[in-house]
Amino acid sequence: MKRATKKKAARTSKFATLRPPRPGRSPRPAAASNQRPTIRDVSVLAGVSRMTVSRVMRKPDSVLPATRDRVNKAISDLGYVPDRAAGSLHTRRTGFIALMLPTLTNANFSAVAHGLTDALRVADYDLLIAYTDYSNAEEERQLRNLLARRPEAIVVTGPVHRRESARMLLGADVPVIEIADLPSRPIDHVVGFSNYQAGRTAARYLIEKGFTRIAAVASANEGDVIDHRGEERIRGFEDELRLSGMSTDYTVRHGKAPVSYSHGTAVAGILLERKPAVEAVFAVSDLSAVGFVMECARRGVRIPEDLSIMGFGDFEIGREINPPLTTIHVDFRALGQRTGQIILELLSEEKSSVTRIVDVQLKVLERASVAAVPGTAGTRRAAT
Amino acid sequence: MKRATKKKAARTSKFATLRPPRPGRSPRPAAASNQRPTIRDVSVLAGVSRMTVSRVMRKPDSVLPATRDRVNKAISDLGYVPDRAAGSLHTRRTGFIALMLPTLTNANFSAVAHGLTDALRVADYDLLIAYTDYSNAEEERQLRNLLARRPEAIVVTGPVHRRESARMLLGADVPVIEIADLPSRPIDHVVGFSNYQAGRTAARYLIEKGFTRIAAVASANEGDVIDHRGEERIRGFEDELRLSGMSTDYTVRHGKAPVSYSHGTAVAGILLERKPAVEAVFAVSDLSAVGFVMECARRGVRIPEDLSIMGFGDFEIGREINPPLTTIHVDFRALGQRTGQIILELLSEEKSSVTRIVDVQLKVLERASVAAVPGTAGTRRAAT
DNA sequence: GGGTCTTTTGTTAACGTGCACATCTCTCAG
DNA sequence: CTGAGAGATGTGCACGTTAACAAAAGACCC
Repeated sequence: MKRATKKKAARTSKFATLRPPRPGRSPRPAAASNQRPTIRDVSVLAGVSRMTVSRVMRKPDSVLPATRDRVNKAISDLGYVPDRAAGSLHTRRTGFIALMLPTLTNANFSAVAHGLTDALRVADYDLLIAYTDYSNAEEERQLRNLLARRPEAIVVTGPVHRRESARMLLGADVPVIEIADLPSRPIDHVVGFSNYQAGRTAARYLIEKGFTRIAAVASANEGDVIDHRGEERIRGFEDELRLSGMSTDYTVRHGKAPVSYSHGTAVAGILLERKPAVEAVFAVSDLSAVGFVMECARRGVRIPEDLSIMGFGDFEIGREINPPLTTIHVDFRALGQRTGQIILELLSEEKSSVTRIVDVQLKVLERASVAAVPGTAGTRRAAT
Repeated sequence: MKRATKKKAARTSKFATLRPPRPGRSPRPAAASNQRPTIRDVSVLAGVSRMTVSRVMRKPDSVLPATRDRVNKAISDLGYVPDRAAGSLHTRRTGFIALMLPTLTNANFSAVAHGLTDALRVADYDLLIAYTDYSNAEEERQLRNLLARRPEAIVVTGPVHRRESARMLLGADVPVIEIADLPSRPIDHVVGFSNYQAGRTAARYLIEKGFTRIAAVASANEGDVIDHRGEERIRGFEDELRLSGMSTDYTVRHGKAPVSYSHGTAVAGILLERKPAVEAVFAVSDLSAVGFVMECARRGVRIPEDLSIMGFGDFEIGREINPPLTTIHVDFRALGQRTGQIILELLSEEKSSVTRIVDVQLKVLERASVAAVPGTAGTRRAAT
C-alpha cells in the first residue's frame, strides 16, 4: 500500500541521512497538550512534512487527495488554526486594514465600518478598529499602536491634524485614505465630502426659504477634544450667512463633542429664550436636531409653524420623528464600501501612484421640519 | 571620551572575532529606503546591538543613559515602530483581545466596546472587533478568523450556539467570556444578565399595572439570522403571561434582526388593527418601541392614555421622546468595563481556574409611557 | 593588586510559517 | 530498460523580535 510507504519515508527524514544532528538543536518534544497546536504538530500526526500541511491549506490541488485527506483529518483532530502573525512575518502581508474613527457610538461611523467590512470580505482582510473620542492626542497614540500591527492600508477620519500623526502615516509606506471630509492638504487618498460645503448648502437652503434669523448649533471645543468636521460645517454655514449679509449671532455652542439628543435639548432651552425669536435652526448633527425637536414639543413650540429646523447626517431617527427632520444625507455605508474597493485596487495593482480623491454625493433631504416663510414659496433666490 | 570607544567596539563585533562568517548567510545590506525600518536598522544607526535597542524600548533603566539617548535618536530619526507580530511570535503575547458582537450599529453594543477599551487601556491590549450580523454561520467564520490572530482572551456575545464554535473556543486555551446573557451552559466565564428574566420582569410589571391584553413585539427568525437574546426576552415575557393565565395571542413577529425604528412603525400598523384593542406593548428593543410610539402619534393614538408601551435597553432616544419611554436598563458600558477588568485579572493571575459568573444589574425605569389601568394603582400583585 | 560582584552590552537560538529550491517517485516514450 | 519529464513531497532558511545566557568593563574590598 502506498500510504504506509510514504508515511514511513516521511518519518525517517530520508533526505537528511548524511547530516549529523545539529548540536544545540533539540528535536523538540511533541507540543504539550495545553499548548496550541502548530503546523509541526499537524505534520507529525499526518506523517508528512510541514510544507505539505502548508500546501493543503493554501493550494490544496498540488497535494495528492489521499495525503490531503490525511492532513485535513489531522488539522481537524487537533483543531489547528494557523498563526497569521507567523505567516505574515514571512509574507509581509498581515491582512490588517486599520480604521480610525472618532467614536463607535455614532451610527454613521459604524456604518462606515460595516461598509468597509462588506467590501473587504471578498479578500482576506481583517479590520483593526481604533477610536479617538475626538481627541488629536488620542489619535496619535492610537495611530502608533496601529502601525505596530503593520496594517496594509490605513483609513483615518480626516483631516489629520497633528504633524507627528501625518509623519507617521507617510512613513508607514502603505496607502492612507482619509475619509468623511475633503482635507485641503490630503496626505494621500481621500473618500469624503466637503463638510464646509455641506454647511454652506444648509445655509443657502434656509436662506432661500426666506428666513433671516437663523441659528447654527454645535458643540464647544474643549481643549484637545474637537469635532473638526462639525466645525467645518458650522464654518461653511456662517460664511454663507455672512455672504448673504446675515447675522451669525444666533450661533450656539454648547457641551463637548460628540453631540447627541441631550445636546439639542439643552441648546433649545438656551435658544428659545432669545429675542427676537429665532426662525430657523441648523444643527451640526441630526441627533442634536432631534433633541431640539423633542424639547420644542414639550414647550409647545410648533415645528415647522413656529420654527424650522434641519440637521445633518440623515440618521434613521430623523425619518421617524414628527415632523420628519429635514437633513443633509451622506451615504456613509457606501462611503465605507467605496473606501474598501479602493483599498483592494491599490493593494492589487503593481505600483499605483495615482492618488484617488473621491467626492461622495451629498444631498438635502427635504422633509416637514422646514417650511418656507409665507410669501416666499421657498424660491426667493438672492432677492436683491 | 567613553562614547566613541563603545561605538567602535560595537561596530566591530568584538565578541565574534574568532568565528568565520557563516557560509550561506549574507550580511544583508542596509534596508532599502522604501522598506519599513527594523530593529536592525536602528541598531546599526545607533552603533549598538539589536538587543540593546530592544531593551531601550521595554526596560530603559537597564541601559546607560548615554546609550539610551543615542538609540532613541536613531529610533526617532528612522521613525521606527516595532513590529508586534514579530515580537509576539517569541513572547507568546499578542496583546489582542477579541470581541465578537452581533452588530456595531447598536449603541449598546458599541458601548460594550467602549467600556472594554476603557478597562484595557491601562494595559497594552488592542481590541480585535468582529461582528456577526446575528448569524451563527458568520459567527463561526469570524471566530476562526479571530483565532488565527491568537487573542489572549475572547469575548463573545453569548450564548454561543454552534457546536463547532464552542469547540474552537475551548481549544483556544485562552479565557473566554460570554457577555450580555447568562447561558445555561456557559463555556467559561460570563458577564451578563438573564434576558429571560428581563422578559419576565417586563411582563410582571405590565401585569401588575392591570393590563390583560398585552402584546410582545419582536423580529422574526429568518433562517440563520436570529436575535437569540431578544428571543429569550420574548420567551420570558410569554412564560410570565401564561403563568398569569393570560393570552400570548397578541405577540407580533416581524422582519429580520436587528430591529430598529421602522420595525416598530410597521408593527404598530399591524397591532393597532387588532380587536379587541391591545392595552400594553413590550418591544424587544427600545428602538422598535420608539418607532411604535411615533406611529401612534401619527395615528392619534395617545400614549399612555390609549396604550401603554415599554421597551428594553434604555437607549438614549427613549429618554428624549414624548412621552419618555419606560424601559429596562442595563449598563452596557459598565458591562464592558467589568469584562475588561476580569480579563486583566485572569491574564495577570498565575493559574486562575476560578470561573467567574457575573450577573449584571438590570432594572425597570418607570417613565411616562406606561400608565396603570384606572382602579389598579399599579400595585395589584398576584390578585388571587 | 588580584579576585569578586555589579552593571552594561552582545550573541545565539528560537517563536510559527511560507518560499525557493532540492529531492524523490512515477509515467511513458523510444 | 532507460532516461526525461511531470508530479508530489521535503529541507533549509528568513521574516523581526526577545529570552537566556555570555562576556566585557568597571567598582569595590581586603
